[in-house]
Amino acid sequence: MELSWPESVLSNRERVMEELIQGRELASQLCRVLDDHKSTLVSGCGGGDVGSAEGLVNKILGSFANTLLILNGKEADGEIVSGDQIQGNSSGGGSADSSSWDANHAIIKSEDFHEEISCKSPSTTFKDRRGSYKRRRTSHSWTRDAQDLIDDGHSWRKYGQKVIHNAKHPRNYFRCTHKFDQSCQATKHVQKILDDPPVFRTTYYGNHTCRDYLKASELVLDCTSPRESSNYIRFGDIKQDHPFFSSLTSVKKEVVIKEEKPQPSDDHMMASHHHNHSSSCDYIVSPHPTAFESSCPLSGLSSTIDPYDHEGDVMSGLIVEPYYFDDEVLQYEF
DNA sequence: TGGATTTGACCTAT
DNA sequence: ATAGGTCAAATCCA
Repeated sequence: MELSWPESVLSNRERVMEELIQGRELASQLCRVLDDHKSTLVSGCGGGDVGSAEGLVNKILGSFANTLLILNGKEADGEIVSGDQIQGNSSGGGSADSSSWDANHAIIKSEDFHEEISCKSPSTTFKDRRGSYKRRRTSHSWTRDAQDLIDDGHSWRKYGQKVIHNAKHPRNYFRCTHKFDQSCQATKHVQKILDDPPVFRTTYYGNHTCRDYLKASELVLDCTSPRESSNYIRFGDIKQDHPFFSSLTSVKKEVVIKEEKPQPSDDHMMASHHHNHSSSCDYIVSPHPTAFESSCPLSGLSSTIDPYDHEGDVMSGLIVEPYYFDDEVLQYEF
């Protein structure tokens, strides 16, 4: 699959590369510091913390290496390291492969990529494929529970609603608006799981490969304060699809949702919330509000520039624990 | 009129 | 057999 880069992104590409290279160097330095620290520790005293920190550093290095590979247009030749692989290394969760991840040697293995190819078999037409699908694996998904339906910076289109067994409220199915024009495979399910207080559970599947990230790249490069740059530059590529990071730009509670007419139910509200791009602007607050004035979608680099990472492999090098963020609970399920 | 939503049908996994 | 996920025609709406 050959993707051409938008001009604005190409113009920023060198800066992005510089930032990534610098970040990788810093992470490498941190790794060395950790090594020194570990050697001074008495065994059994805090070694686990250092180990987990090392795993985190390895993930960071992996992300940098993958991104650099992608930016260099090598994604077609080499294989991107998946989050599963990284996770297996750091958590020791039963993975047989315990070799440590070397950021300088990206491995490539993507079953999802092969799936993608098989789906495009010319022998099957759209009509023939009605209702046919592969039930998603439970991996590569993450959920967010929130009291409000907040915007995650992407444009979604509702494609279905289903009554779920033993559930009070129907589940709403959304896919990325750019599913067809940009082959973006990201989908999400939204379901109200509690009435009082209302809690909505959003489950995300796949990674955005659409190119809604033009403004986001400007946002990334616009940050001035150290804190912001640490948020946006270092991890701007991750924040896009992981609710944890997109939450940084979301405001809950304070958000006033304009309603022309009263909504008959929360389930209906769920649909209207995703109505279009412009409505989603109402929910986004940025440290630099002007960055959002002309465009709503907030995306980063990682998933959008990796057309093969449909399941969020590359950027899934995150700590797999629930995140508590305001009134939200984030859970990552790999 | 084009894009988004609704909703019943269809298909697969369990 | 059933539940869950997706498709696509019909409908809505700006």
